[in-house]
Amino acid sequence: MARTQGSHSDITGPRVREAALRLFALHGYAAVSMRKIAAEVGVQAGALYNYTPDKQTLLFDLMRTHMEDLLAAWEAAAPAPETGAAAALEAFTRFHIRFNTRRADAVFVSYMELRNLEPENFNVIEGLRRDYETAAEAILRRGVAEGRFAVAEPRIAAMALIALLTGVNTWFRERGRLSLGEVETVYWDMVRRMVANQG
Amino acid sequence: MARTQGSHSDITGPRVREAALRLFALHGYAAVSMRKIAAEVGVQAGALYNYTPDKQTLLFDLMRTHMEDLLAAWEAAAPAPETGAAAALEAFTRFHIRFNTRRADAVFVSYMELRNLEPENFNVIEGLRRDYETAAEAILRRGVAEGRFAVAEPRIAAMALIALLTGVNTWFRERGRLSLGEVETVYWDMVRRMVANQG
DNA sequence: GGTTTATCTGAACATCCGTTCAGATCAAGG
DNA sequence: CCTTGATCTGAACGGATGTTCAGATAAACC
Repeated sequence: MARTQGSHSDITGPRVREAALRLFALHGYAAVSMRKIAAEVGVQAGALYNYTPDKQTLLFDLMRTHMEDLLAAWEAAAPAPETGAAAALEAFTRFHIRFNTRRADAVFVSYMELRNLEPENFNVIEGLRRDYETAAEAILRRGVAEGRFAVAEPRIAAMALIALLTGVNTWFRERGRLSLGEVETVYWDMVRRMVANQG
Repeated sequence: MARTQGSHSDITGPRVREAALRLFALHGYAAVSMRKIAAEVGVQAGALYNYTPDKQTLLFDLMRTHMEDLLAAWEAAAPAPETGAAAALEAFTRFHIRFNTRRADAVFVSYMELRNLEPENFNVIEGLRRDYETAAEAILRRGVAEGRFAVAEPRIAAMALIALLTGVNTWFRERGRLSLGEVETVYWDMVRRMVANQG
C-alpha cells in the first residue's frame, strides 16, 4: 500500500513545512525527528524526502522564507522616504509587532535555531537579519539628520529597538487584556520617548 | 583501569556543570549527548551519574542556579528603598547589563531551553523569572507614585525593559568598540527617556 | 601498610536517529 | 482502458542515544 488517496505534492509540501515549523518551535530542531514530522503530516518518514533533500535544508528553508517575507513585507509597508522619520519609526514599530505576533513560530525558530544551521546557511540568515537591522538604523539616522531624534548610537539603538519590540512575542496572547492595536500604541509610546529629542 | 590520578568530586562536579553549560549554550540541550559532556570533562559517560541523577536534572539545576544567582545578586545590589526610583532604575539597568554579559552562556540556556524542561521544572524557572520581572515592575510603579515616571503599563514596560537590556547579549563583545561601562551608559540614556515624565 | 570507600571504566541494554530505495499504488493523459 | 509517472510505503542501514552496573582503581584513614 502506497500513495494514499488524494495525495498531492501541492498539499503535502506545505503541510510538511507547517508541521516542521510548529514542531521545531515547540520542541526544538534537534529534538524533533523526521518521523515525528511525518507522523504529524500522516505519512511515512521516507516520503518527506520528496519535499526536502535533508532535515537541515528543511530548517534553513523555513528560516530563509521567514526572513525574506519579513523584509519584503516591510519594503511594502514602509512609508515613502519624503515622509518624516517619526512617521517611519511609528510605522516600523507597528509593523514589527503586528508581523511578528502573527508568526510567532517562525520568529521563534529563526532566532532559536541559528546555532543548528551549518555555517554557510547561518551566514545567509545572518545577512538577512543584518539587512533588517540596517533598515531600522536608517530610520533612526534620518531622524537624527532631521533634528527630531537624539540617538547617540544608531546601530545599537536599532538593535535595542528590535529586541524591545520582539519581546512582545514572549507574553502577548490574542484575546488577552489588550488588543494588538493597543499593544502597538503602548510600545510606540515607549519608542517615541526613547528616541525623542527633548528628554 | 578506573579512577584516574587526582580525581575528586570537588573538581569533577564543577567541571561537569561548566562543560554542560558551555555545550548546551553552543549546540542546544537536545543536540548535546552525555557522552560529549563526558568527553569535554575527560571522563566516561557513566561517571557523570555521580553528579546528576539524569540529563534533565543537570539542565534544570543549571537554570535554577542561574536564576537564583540573578535574584540574589540584584537583592544585594539594589539601592535602599528610600533612594529615588530614578536611581533604582539606573542601578537596575547597569546591574542587568553587567550581570548578564558576564554570564552569556547561562542567560542563553535559561531562555532557550525552557521548552526542554519537564512541566514541573518549567514552573519553577518561570516563577523565578516572574520574581525578577516583578522587581523591575516595582521600580517603575515607585517612579509613577513619585510622579517622576510616566508609564501607562508597568508590567508590560518591565518586560519591555528586560527584553531591551537582555538584547545587549546578542551583540556585545569584550574588547569591542565600547566598554561595558559605556554600553551601560548608552542603555541607561535610552531607558531614562523611555520612562521619563516629560516626553 | 593494609583496609575502606569514593570514584571511574568499559561494556551492555533497548531504542531512536537520518537517510536510502525497491516496489506498490493511484491520478492523470492519450 | 491502458500506460505513464509522480507519490508513498515499509523495511533496512550503520550509528548514536540515555542510563545501568559489575568490577577496577587509587586516595584517605587507621
